[in-house]
Amino acid sequence: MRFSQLYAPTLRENPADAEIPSQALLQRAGFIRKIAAGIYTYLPLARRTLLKIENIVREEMNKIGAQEILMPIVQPAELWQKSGRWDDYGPEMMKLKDRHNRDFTLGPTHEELVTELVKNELTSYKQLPLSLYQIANKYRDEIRPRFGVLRAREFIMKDAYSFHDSWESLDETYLKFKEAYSKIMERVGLRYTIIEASSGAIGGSESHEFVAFANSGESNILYCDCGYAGSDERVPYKGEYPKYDEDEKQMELVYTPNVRTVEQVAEFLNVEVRRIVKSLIFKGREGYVMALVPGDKELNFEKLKSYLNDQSLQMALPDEILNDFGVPIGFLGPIGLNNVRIVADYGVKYMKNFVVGGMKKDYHYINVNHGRDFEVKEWTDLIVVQPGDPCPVCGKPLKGEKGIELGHIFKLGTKYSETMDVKYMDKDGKLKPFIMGCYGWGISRTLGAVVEQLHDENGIIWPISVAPFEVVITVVGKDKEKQFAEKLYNYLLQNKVDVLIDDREVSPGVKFKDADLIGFPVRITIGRSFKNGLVEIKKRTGELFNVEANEEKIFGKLGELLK
RNA sequence: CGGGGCGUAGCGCAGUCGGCUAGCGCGCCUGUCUUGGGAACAGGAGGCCGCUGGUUCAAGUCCAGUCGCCCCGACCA
Repeated sequence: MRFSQLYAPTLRENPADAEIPSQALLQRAGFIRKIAAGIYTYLPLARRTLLKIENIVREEMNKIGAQEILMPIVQPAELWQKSGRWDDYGPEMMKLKDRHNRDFTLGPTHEELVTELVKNELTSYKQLPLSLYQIANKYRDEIRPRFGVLRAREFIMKDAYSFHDSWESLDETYLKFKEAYSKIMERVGLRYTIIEASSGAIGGSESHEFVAFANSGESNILYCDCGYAGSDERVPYKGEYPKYDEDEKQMELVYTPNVRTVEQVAEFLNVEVRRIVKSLIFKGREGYVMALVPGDKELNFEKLKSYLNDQSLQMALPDEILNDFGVPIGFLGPIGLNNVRIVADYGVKYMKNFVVGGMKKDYHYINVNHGRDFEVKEWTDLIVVQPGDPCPVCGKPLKGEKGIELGHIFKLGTKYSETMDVKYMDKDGKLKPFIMGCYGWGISRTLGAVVEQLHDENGIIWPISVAPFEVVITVVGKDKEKQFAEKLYNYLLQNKVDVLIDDREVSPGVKFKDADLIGFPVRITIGRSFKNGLVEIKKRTGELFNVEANEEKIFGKLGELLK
């Protein structure tokens, strides 16, 4: 490819709307252009990288025996109603109607479709296990798309589904996917970790996430020297709860004008934050739920959802609360609350003489004790674990780092095969629901994650495996230099080197800046040292070599550098 | 969804107390010249000032609505 013909418009300044390095650099270096919030066009450079990422994923999938298919993006509502997810997945689905006013969705995922696909034609245990996958666009109407391709509304994903007649068979395949995913991470050149995860709206039992470390990541990873790693959505709290060896005092309703936040309450009443109980109201399938957590801890929304087994759970809006309870947020509490399910964190159990909202504007109760002043029937772990809290395996303090979730694998079990009534005939002549697994990988997100992890102040630093071009020939000079550059270019092309020649009639500075910005792993400069019979070969990571201006010698050196 | 901010040339921005012909830098085109880190000079093209309506002698500028984009948001970051 010739740079003079490549459609890769680079920008001299960062685009105004870019928040994080990958978003700024991918736009600046001419990889992507935004078309709407969370919706992007991939330009030739990005397309080349995406194809390389796809091919790595494809190779690893094929190696473990998964077969590639391609399912439609437009999916009929009935399938989603059958599985119960038309409502569960809710506002995140892009929905549309056809001319007959029938409901469709742009698929956020494909469990329903794949299950329907195999419904009538995967009928015997003799056909199992089976793994199918596809690489296709997905649509999720995020509340707030951001971070460029890291949280887009339209994105490219590899999704795979496996069907089994036993848990042992699922375990075996699950392990194969886990190993394949590790290889993908290594091949695309990312620092990563594998964490146990909550299975979210997908459902099922065991689940692992493959997370690439990055400061701009949205997942908080907690890990330990002992090898344990987990997401803060899931890591169980194993810390000590403070014990209060004191008598129960008389409960009082006190006037606390305009004192709403835990910090304000603590200051106003001159008590420690941990002597306050946070009361939060959620709205779920079965109405309101109040969650109670110690004031110095953060409520873990994912833990609550999974405890209640209700993915539709949302925080109640201030207006709803005011309407239905007659109290502004900030003054909520469990006392005098009727007909609302209360779930409390274990930590609250050990608290004595604590503070809660008064269920009345500008009032809080002090010296409250559960059991005496209100009843809690359900106790569970509802806390977001922080770095420094003890490791659930070995007890040492956990460390924290942020990461980007690229891969997620699930043991679904029979959730979809049962709700959608998809069965096979087993050896014993009985119809049984499939045991299933599903395995996602964010292709376009990987593009962003690599840039997020591998860049410097000058631009992107692509690993060879996913670079849009492995080598750029930068021509700086006149006739003789140009002639040699062309000769070298043709030689390298013939020898299957993934090479771009920067033959543009622009000043050397522009070529160097663009080469660094775009991030080609290797740059061959044919310039001032050419009159001494040398060319310069420089890796984007810094190492510099002067090599004889001879095609074979250069090719030999590239062979070393591109290994 | 709620709050805030912003929509002016391809990109980044100024102009916005109503006033003249809408401007700057970069990019783009032509020419001269230049060639190791985003050169120089000369000439040039490019705007429904997001959209709709209103106020006014006069609107990029004021008002209302609307669309889009960005940020923030519940004791969640």
